[in-house]
Amino acid sequence: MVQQALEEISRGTAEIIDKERVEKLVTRYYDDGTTYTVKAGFDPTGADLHLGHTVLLQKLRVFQKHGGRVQLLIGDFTATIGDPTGKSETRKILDTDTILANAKTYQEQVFNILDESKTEVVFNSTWLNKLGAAGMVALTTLFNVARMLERDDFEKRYRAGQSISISEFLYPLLQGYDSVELQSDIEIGGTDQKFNLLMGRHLQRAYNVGKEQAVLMMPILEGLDGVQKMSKSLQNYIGITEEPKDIYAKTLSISDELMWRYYELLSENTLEEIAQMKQGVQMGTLHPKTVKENLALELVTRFYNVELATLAKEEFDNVFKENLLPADMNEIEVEEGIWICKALVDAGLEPSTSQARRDIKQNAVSLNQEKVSDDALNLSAGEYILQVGKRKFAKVKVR
RNA sequence: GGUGAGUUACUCAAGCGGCCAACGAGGGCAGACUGUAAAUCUGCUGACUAUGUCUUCGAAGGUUCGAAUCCUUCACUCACCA
Repeated sequence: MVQQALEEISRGTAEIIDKERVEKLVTRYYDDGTTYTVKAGFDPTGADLHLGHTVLLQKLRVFQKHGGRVQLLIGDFTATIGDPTGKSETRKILDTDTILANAKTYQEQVFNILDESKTEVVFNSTWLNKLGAAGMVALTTLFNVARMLERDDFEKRYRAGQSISISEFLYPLLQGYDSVELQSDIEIGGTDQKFNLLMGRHLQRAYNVGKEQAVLMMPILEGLDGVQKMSKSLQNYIGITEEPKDIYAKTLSISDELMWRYYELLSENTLEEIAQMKQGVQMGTLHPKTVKENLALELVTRFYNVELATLAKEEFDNVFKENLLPADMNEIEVEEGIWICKALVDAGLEPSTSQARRDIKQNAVSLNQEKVSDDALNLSAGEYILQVGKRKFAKVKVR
């Protein structure tokens, strides 16, 4: 039992620091039911969660199954500083209202995955506001600039002569201090958080908390492009609140290679099952498309349910396999004689009439399933289906 | 504070008086091929009912028949020195 739990916990992890401690905690839980705490911090800078976040959340869920109590830390205070991780320039500072609003939407979405009864949501402003100048200064004495500059991104920026604000030095310190305050047993985060996560250990020792948190790091999930990390600003993400059909379609659009990565980090399948599928595909007994469909179904099911997942698949197959029209399209009404390019823009299929013209010239536009070749066409009264490319449809009523 | 370099479209990056809506690369979009995959090949990639017009090359002025290109001021970034 313990063995299995540990396997589930270490699955997909990039690195575990102080693995023995994790083993000890889990073993003790199965011996006498003693629980332990697992901390994970979220920066309420963006409001919507995407699959990248769920990698961590799912890992937390696994801990919850095996005696972990989750400390879901909303970094409302630290968000006012801005985590410098991975940034090549100083971050913008958010205002309090936005942060609070974001934190709220976060919480609503998080319990799609986490067990609410085993989760404690905490805000670090609770204790950081109280810390005061004196406490702050005391905190800064526990670390030195030389070591701070060892951190990758700081080092690069320092060498490149780019600005590093003093407040950015405080970020890791404060994140580490959170662990002191929460007396966390384990903290999990992405590999890019290593420095900050280790700071928690350092500070717990410095403050004589009586334990040093184990650190578990998850790999960073690549976005739809398969190269850069999934993030909202790069527009390569699948949001967990997106429509079933969008989640389904986006999942199918990832590359075969990336699909395995998603399987490993996101699916419930065991590693053996995944290895088997991989082999099947290699030997040609299993079509990669099928494997991908299953992944897409699993994801939609997780955030909605099986029925909607099946519907999403049917819808998708209709449109792209059978070449049928999607069931629900954006619908607009326009005046008679409208220029087709204008109609395309009005329907939201094209950003400008110029772009519409170009697409028509390239045979990318269809009217009632037939390619349009005349970019000066005007629509007479009636109902039309407009299509741009393979995936953009709209219904147009011309009066 | 001093000296020098720079600021070009989504990003990087050419252009240094007319041939510039601006080379090239990446990205994006579309077409072919497919499994709405990858790879590959091709086209497009400021706006406008459009062989023309308008707005764009950090900001504002100026020189000129004509400026992304020259001059002035301002803002910002970087480098070296203090």
